[in-house]
Amino acid sequence: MRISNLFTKTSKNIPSDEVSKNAQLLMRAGFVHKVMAGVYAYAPLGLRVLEKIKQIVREEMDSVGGQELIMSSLQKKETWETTGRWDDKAVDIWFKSKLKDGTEVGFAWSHEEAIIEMLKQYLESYKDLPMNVYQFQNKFRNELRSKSGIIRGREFVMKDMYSCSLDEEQHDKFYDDTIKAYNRVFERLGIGSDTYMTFASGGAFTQFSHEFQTICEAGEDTIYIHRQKNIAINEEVMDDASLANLGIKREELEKVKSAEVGNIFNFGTKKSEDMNFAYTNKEGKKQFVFLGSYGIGITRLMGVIVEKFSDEKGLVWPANIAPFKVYLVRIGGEAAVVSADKLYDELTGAGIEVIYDDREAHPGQKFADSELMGIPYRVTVSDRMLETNEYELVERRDGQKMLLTHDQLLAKLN
RNA sequence: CGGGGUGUGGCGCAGUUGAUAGCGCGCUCGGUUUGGGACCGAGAGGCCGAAGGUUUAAGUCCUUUCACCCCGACCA
Repeated sequence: MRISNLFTKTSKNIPSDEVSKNAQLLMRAGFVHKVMAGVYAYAPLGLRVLEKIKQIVREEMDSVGGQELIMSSLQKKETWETTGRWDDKAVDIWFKSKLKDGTEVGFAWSHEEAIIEMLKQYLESYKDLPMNVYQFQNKFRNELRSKSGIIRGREFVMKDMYSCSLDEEQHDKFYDDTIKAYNRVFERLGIGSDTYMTFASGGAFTQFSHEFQTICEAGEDTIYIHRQKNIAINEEVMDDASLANLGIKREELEKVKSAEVGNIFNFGTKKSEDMNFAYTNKEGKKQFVFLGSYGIGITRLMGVIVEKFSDEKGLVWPANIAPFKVYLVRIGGEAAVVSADKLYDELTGAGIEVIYDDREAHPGQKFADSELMGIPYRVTVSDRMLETNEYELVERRDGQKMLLTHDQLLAKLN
């Protein structure tokens, strides 16, 4: 991609109505556009990051046997009445509207009831189970107050997976597999060591649910982490009984601010009983399906990663999710243009994602933009470099600079 | 939903006791520049959030309303 063709531009002015660091930087760098409080559009650069995060999540969900589908954003009132969750008193963040004929509809804040309603039509026999499906979907939540930029929006993208199992044993196996898959996701996103499986309030069927919390100052949760055991407990459920249950001591824990990036629930058969989701077993008897639900906040993850890795110069993307791998800076006259054009073609031809600053701008502006955008590698082609037949490579994360020959550069970037 | 604040070119802001709407960034054109957000010159772009009111006269005063932000409560 040539910057002269790129849709958005960087800006020096910080929007005054946006306070969160993640949204400020993403807006300045041209990754997101604020539509209204808690509602953000994703420009090409931002979308590239989102898609990369999604692809990592997709691969890991597929690896445990998840099948991707997509539900609708509009939902029926009847779907939610079966569990009493249509009522605004039960769920206070509904966006609702009406069809022309007056029929009430809701904008999906969750897909639990909706997807189960669909699944139960297809999963009738023990032969149909287990079945695990997931989607990437926009969720709409009418929050009283929206804050923290894209970490907490009124409209956001979430991956939600649902598992349908024959029995508890099958369910537990999948639940554990998914925990491992989640750990791989966070590892690949570069936040593995700061992300803790966290015990949180459970609900009717289990004492605890599990949250995946990433240490982050901009987060809205407080958790207590146990570094040796690599687990954590949410402040909400931290009491002597819970600690004893988990076999950990209060003095071994460290209090940190965190953001909930993932969340898994064991519904047992509670929800399938509520919604009459049952299958027929080998003996011809009706059995309720064991259900689990597994979320990952895609847009929230993007915000958390921005908060964690950015510095005074701007964004810093982990290599796996950077919108481009290389920011190619061109400085100088005719010879530099020819040389940079050639290198751009060569790198992109080799499958390396390059954003090429082909603008007639000053070097300082190009360097500053490469840093603001957080592209992992900056390669400079200039008249000065051409004299020695070298390329300058600078790593965004630590500013480390090296001068490389053509072959060394390609070897480094491949 | 309680408390506080802010709405003025695309963005950031100034605008005094009410009297010709201004600056910076960005944008356009011309020229000079090219290793850390350049400079000179010439331009374009605004029903001052909206609706009512007071006044000879309203960005400025009054009323209503909408939006946004902050603190709290709530929540993935």
